[in-house]
Amino acid sequence: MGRPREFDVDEALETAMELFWRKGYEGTSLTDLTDGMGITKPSLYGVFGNKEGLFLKALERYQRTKMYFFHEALKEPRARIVAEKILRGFADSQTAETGPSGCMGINGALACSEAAAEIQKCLVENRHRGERDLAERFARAAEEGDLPEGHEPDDLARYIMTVSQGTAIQAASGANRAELYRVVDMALQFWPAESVVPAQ
Amino acid sequence: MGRPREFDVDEALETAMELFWRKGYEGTSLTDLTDGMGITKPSLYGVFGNKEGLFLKALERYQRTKMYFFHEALKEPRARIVAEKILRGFADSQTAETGPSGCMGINGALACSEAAAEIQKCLVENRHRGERDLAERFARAAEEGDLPEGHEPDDLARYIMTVSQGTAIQAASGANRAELYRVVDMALQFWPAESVVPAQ
DNA sequence: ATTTTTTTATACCGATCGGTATATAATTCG
DNA sequence: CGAATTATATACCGATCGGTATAAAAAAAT
Repeated sequence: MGRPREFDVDEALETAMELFWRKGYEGTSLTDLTDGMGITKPSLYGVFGNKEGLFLKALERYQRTKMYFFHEALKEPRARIVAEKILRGFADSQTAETGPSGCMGINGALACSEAAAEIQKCLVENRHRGERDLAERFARAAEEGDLPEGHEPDDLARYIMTVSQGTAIQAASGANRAELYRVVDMALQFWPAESVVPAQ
Repeated sequence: MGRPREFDVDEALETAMELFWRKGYEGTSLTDLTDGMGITKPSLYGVFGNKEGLFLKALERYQRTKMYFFHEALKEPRARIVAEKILRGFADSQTAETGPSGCMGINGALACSEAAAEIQKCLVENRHRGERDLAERFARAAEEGDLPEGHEPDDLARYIMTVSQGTAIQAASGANRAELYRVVDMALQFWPAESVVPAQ
């Protein structure tokens, strides 16, 4: 009932996601958003609440569509494949021809004013969540004898996430996919392809 | 001649550097700057030109004081020590108790509005310059037989810088020095401590 | 056809943004 | 002592920030 909405919410959210990804939370103005999404401010506020709400919905969409590979990777049976799929998945996402370079979870609000502190906190927690999920996967691998000798699951997880975050900066600085793949190759070199026979 | 300046320019610049480092270029307002530096806007503009000029002078100070280790590391005779000193130097700087976490060259303007595009470009070039300097050092090492087999100088340099940039994000997300050191240890594990006998 | 409901368009809000004009205060030079 | 010079303090500038009040437009329900 009532006047029908004249724009596609999902399409508008996709545009908002790309803007926040490319220019960050504070670097994207409401004018950028309304111009890009092709809607007016009252429409934006009616559907998404406010700028912060829109960003969080855009981030949720980013996780669901662009970071899908992450939780898929965790399902791989061998820890080294988990690590490699995550690193290549990040490199792919950070250098996709469609869409901005780098990572929305980092570009969004790395350093910012007090006004964006809450968004910054969400993104930090977001990164910690991913790192913790990976650490838990590696902890399982450790029980299975599927980790390289002399490494703690937490340390391995932090290492993989550190390299992934490094490639995000590289991508934002102009590095291409082939260059990031070579970084990934080097990052995994210490990890034998057949590290240990997994426990049966 | 004329009325003497009532503040220490170097001290004020140090404060500006810390503010830009912690909150980024766009996240730091002129009010933040003048309050922190303890001077008025006309004084700031009289000495530093404008906000952009102040940022660039603060960045120059950052390079000179906080990134001093980088060009010192390049002088090490062995490439692996160069790499290790750079990685640990970054980890140290990014987690110093005095001063903000992370790296000013990344926090400054990773993703931003068009208004900060020039600053963003300067920081990208800044990162490229460091990577190129390291690549040139590794190229010399290659001639000396001082690189691990099967690796190009450019790739090794990009890899080291990627890990350094990754630790910058980790530090900005709350990681401490000991954690980053363990990341560094893993990042260098593929690189034998005595890789190849250097040419005499 | 009229009422009700929802979305749209327009115009506006106070606050803050980076930057500056003006005048006064503090010094050196003559 | 002026006169000249430089730095300070105050008040202000237009533009933009995120956000909203108001009312017209477009649909469904009665």
